[in-house]
Amino acid sequence: MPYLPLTPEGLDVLVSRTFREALSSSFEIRTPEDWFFLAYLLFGTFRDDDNGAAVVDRVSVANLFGVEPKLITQGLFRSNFLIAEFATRTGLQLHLTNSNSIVGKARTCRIVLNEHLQSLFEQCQIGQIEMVYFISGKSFSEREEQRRRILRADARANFPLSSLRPNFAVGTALNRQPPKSFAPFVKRLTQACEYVSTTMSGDKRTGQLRILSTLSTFFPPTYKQVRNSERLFTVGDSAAYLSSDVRDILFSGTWSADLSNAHLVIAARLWGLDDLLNLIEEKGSIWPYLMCELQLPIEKKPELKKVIYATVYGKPVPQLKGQITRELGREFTERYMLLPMTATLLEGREQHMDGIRSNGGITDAYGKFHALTDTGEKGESAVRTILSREVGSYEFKVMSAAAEIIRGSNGQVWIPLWLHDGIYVKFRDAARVENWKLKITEAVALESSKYGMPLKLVWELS
DNA sequence: CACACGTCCAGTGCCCGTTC
DNA sequence: GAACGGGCACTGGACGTGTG
Repeated sequence: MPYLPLTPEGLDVLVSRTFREALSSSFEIRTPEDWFFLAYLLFGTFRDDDNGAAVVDRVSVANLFGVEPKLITQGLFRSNFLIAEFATRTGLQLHLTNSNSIVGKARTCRIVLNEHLQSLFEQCQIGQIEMVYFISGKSFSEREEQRRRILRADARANFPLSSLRPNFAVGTALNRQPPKSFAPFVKRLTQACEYVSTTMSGDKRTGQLRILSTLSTFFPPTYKQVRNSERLFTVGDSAAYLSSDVRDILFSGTWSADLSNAHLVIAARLWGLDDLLNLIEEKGSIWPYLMCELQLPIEKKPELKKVIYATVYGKPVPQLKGQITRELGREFTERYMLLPMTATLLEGREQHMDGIRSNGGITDAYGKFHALTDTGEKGESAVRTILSREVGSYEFKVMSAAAEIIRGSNGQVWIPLWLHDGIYVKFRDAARVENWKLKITEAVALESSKYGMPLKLVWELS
């Protein structure tokens, strides 16, 4: 959960009584501690990026079982023992993966449920009639829910953001958008769940369903600042992490505005790749051209996007090739590497990275210098961090121009979701939608023209 | 603690006055 | 007269309180 992350209260979510009772009768879950740990595994939002399972690092496990802090640092406590004991005691079947600190893999734990329990689990949070609190087992109470709603709204409105950062104003405005505003989207959660259940399978399906479940309690997104980017990220699970088709169900009828080819344009400009810039301007959107050149079917566009991001954000060539081969196939790797655009990008990128190394950092869109040594990263990864920080700062500054117009609209326009190079936008007056769209688009164009970046907002009705 | 009812609040749609 | 801001009424949902 986004707030009160490792407290029994923060994890005591509402679930269907059927699900809780089924667990209770199938397994020996007797103590509040065991319910708490189970809640963490099922509903916690600290998840592994790759497999979506709960991360069970030493510190989290120690906290969950109330182990004394000094025992953790002294290395006297083994999380494996606690987890194994939990499994034998309760009779739950756990699927554990091993950690690997060298490649940055966390130890994860997933509960293996039979088909019946799995389906009860998937439906346990949305659209249920009889709800109970998972850990305490108490029945749903409107009073209790109200109390929690207020706590959540308060925590969100007062989420600590540093006023020294350029993203302070936008972040604060987003976090103070009243929770009530999001009610229409919450109503579509059931529909979104149905869509995920019928069209998806495996890890993807469970991941999306988990996010949707979380959204039933925590829909209004809370944005946080991060160390190495001006981008604003949502805290915990949020609608921002849903795949776009699922998101479009929740936000159907809502306008979205995206910067077209944002990263390519910004990078091309910053790295002095005029040919590429001209190519993009000439084609309008780079995608049709690329799909055609690579002879790639349209449904592979998301994969191609990721390839472009990786190229722009400094992924070393061997890994880049590996990624394309894995996701698209060997023949596309060859075609991609042979594209003039790829050569231009890779060459420009290397030169720019050399510049970063010799200057010891970059100056971002706000005129702030960021040193390699301040990233908290070492060697090449510090260079890549700085590289993306620079691109990201322009992206944010340009999108801020849109946010600024919206902030000045006196509630005529608001932003349900901020997605870095795109936003969902709600308009109050249907008759003036086009006017506002034009204003916002022009502000973005004006801001980007200051840097010689031909960035355009593209509007779409979900 | 469940339920009912009243109040409040945000979104929507519409209208009106001002400005260019 | 088009565009725009502001205000007003209405609506539905969330919140708050009283009662048994």
